Amino acid sequence: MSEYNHREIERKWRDYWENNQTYRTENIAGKPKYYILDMFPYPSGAGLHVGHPLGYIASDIVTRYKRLKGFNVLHPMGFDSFGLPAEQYAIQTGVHPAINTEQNITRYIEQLKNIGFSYDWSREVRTSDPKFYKWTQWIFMELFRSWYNRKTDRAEPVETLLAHFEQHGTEGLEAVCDEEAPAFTAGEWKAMSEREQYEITLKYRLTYLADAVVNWCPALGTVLANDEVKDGVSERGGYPVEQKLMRQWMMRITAYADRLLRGLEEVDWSESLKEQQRNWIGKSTGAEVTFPLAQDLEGGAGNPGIKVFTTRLDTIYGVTFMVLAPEHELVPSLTTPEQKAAVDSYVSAARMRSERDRMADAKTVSGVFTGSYCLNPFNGQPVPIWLADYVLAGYGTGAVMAVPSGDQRDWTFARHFNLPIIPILDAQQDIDQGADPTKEGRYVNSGIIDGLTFSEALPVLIRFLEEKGLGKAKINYRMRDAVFSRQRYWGEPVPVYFRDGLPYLIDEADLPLELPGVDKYLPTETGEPPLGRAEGWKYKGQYEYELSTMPGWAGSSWYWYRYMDPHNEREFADKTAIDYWRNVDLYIGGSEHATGHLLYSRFWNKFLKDRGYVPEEEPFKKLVNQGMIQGRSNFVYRVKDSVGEGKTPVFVSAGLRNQYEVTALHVDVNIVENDVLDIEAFRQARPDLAEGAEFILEDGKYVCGTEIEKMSKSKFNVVNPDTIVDRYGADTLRLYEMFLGPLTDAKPWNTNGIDGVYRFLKKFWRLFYDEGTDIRAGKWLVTDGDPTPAELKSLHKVIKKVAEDIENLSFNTSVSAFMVCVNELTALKCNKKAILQDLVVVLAPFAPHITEELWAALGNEPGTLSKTAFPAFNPAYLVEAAVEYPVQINGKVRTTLSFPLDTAASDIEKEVLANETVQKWLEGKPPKKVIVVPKKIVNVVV
RNA sequence: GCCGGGAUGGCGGAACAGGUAGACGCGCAGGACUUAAAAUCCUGUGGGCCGUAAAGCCCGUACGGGUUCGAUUCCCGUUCCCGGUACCA
Repeated sequence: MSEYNHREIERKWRDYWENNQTYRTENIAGKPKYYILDMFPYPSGAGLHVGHPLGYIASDIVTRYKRLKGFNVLHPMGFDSFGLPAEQYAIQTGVHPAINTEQNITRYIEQLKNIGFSYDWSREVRTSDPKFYKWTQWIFMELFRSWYNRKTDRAEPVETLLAHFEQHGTEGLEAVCDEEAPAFTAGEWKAMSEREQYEITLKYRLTYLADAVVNWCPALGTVLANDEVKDGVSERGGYPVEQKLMRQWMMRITAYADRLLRGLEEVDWSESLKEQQRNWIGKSTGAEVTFPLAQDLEGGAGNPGIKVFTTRLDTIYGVTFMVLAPEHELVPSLTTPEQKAAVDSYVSAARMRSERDRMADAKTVSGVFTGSYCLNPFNGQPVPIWLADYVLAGYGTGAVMAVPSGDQRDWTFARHFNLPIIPILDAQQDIDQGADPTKEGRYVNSGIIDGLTFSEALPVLIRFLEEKGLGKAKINYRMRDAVFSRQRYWGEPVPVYFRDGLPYLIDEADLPLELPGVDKYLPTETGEPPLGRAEGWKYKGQYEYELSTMPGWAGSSWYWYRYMDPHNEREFADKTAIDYWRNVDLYIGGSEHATGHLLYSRFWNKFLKDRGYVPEEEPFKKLVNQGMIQGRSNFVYRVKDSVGEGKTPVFVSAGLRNQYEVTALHVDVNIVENDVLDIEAFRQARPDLAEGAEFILEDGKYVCGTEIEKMSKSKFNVVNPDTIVDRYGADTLRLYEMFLGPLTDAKPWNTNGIDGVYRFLKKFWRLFYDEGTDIRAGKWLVTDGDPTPAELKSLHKVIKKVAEDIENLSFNTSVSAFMVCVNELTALKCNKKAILQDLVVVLAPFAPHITEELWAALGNEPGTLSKTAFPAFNPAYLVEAAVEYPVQINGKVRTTLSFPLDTAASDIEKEVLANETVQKWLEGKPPKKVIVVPKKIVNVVV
């Protein structure tokens, strides 16, 4: 073979690696281990897109490099195969999501194998496989069977909790539990019925039932994902969506809040990622205070008071009103008859808005007075109780004490509704213009803390609260317990059944609890989740199963352990395998998982460690976010009032859209060329939108709008790698994706420049083969001569650069270094085996196919490239005799001068000042200062 | 809104502890080979000024300030873009 024929070469080595299981990894301890993991993909129907391989290529390069460096590398791949898109497809087509998912996975594997990744495919996992989710369910059961003991600061089996109840009741117990868990003595405990005891334990388990807010769409009879809600209506169909409380399984992740925070100190993650997790956890130190109601509630309900959490207890004398979330449980009883109409309409309006809308909207001030008052516990002053939708029910206590002089949002609210603003610190500035949150100065208008400073006041206030039993110092977390239920079909069934209204775990022997068949993938007529449709699906033939399924993050919260021992039927993974591989040394994936997947995974990992199943506190030692390869989306613009019964939809070209009220809709980039829409293809692809539609053109064309955004099927902007592999080969794709820029940077996908990388490979090939005039008759050029210093220098520069770059995950500069090296060797007409063979090994992690081919051509045993050693760098070849000094005058380079390597600074200074150009700039005057930085630069200040 | 990230030629990017801004590649322009094309090779290429040329000068790393002998790099402020915001994965 003489011409670089990527198709032939890549097919040959792909087959070779597969047939010889070249990348199979054993759980042996003979070599040091290295575990490199990619965040596994959701197998979408659109196939793998060019964004996915970015991280996979990077991790594959590191994997191959580490193998050359003598490590036993675990580098697996699998699929996060439960999820909404497959379910949506099933709803539309009636085909079971498992079938569609299977097809998508098959395609993904084919695409991944095309790119030449060195995964050990014998370890592949799929979260939707019952053999896998059996263990996801098992972990759920372990969570249900556990509680969090604050004294030992870890999760323990429920048995130790029962033992404590048995001996001491709740006396001396420090547990993470529901707010309303009652206190009792050992005697009272023993006197309880078995059912009462069981009910008590439910308040302590790490997974429990509670009411949580969901997006309820009455018209569709279903719960919607936040993603499926746009502007307060369902994305599909445009039906109204409201916030509704529903009974859900929850995960007590808040028990781990502090450990999740502390653990960040020991991992090698980017500071920004750790910061995001810290902010998500949101630890704040403050106090919980109860404001008693001004009068008892009617109907003997007593005076529960209003509980708030504040980080600024010192501002309590500045409280002039109280703000509750519209969903707060006391709202109905606090509303006076005169205010009822206003409150009711405000509450139902708030129900229509999503949490995010409510938080994001800081411009419009809205709220309503309930008519009731509570009392400031410090001075007994009446405080009016208002509702405002910027207070969220699921957040803290769902109530905020408003201090308009110190908090801008409260200030704006007070101004808008004419509520008083009381200054509380003498250092506060200009309270008429806005709030001043300062802690400086001494308190005024502040009862028992008048004249004190912030640090003096706080203990006084806390003591007062605790003595009166009206509150206490408290650490609060922004993080909430995680909702674990999904009212969906395509997820893991929760291994729970109900007896007399209480949840019980099924027998472990009955795992996996497999998904039952259903006639349709929609909710039942009564609004139950789809599993409610499964006929005769009862535990032991009589008990109702839990009908919700687990969320997408369940399977991904532990999957890295399954790769260690993927076929084990007795345990989620064998103990010796876990003790050998321990945790992930390098984890590469998208930053969009910063707070979801990565936090839940750390939570489950800590739990598994507490229960003795795994050895490490943190699962991912080093973590890198590859930048998102963004899609370039195209849009069509639909005129707003052309939609509806009996109307003809009208689409207007991008240049004319300002003349109409339009809705921008994504259109598939594959039917758009240079931003011009293929209207016929659009009609065929989207009859739901374009049937009978009219198009308003400009210059005879329909021009689409564009936007750079996430590449995803829902945005119709997916470009897949197969066409590139076919045309240029996988080695080119791999090099090109790395050449595109730093791994961690986001960048829009475009193929400008891929030719340059392809040319580089051809040029590299021509160091070995003379393509000649007849491409089939090229000669083998490699000779056995001794390398020259220039050749060795070129080689060792690239050895050094690439080794450093891989350790720093800076692959783009490695590709440049290869190009420079090949350019130099070509100029030197170097065809020497002593140089080229090492270069082949250095390039192998990046371009495995072409290097494997040349490795064999050089006379090495075929397929052994990954088992050789990375060439050793010898600095002696790079030593320079002299240094080129740029000479600056006032910081601007005016000339350069060369000096032998260790010329003394004083000698350099002397010669520089004598230099003609420098003399010209000095204009005869003496220099003010001369800075000589050895081996770097000279700067003369005039 | 809040949290996190980003912005350098026509384009992707380089400059790794503050030391020659634009490596490498694309594109573009000119040239060689060719009947021609493809492929390949060579030369030039941030903007401007002055020149026949060589050389030289000025401006330039989103914008406005600051620190420093020297700033793409550090500090303060602003704008725009991207990710997350708890049921997309």
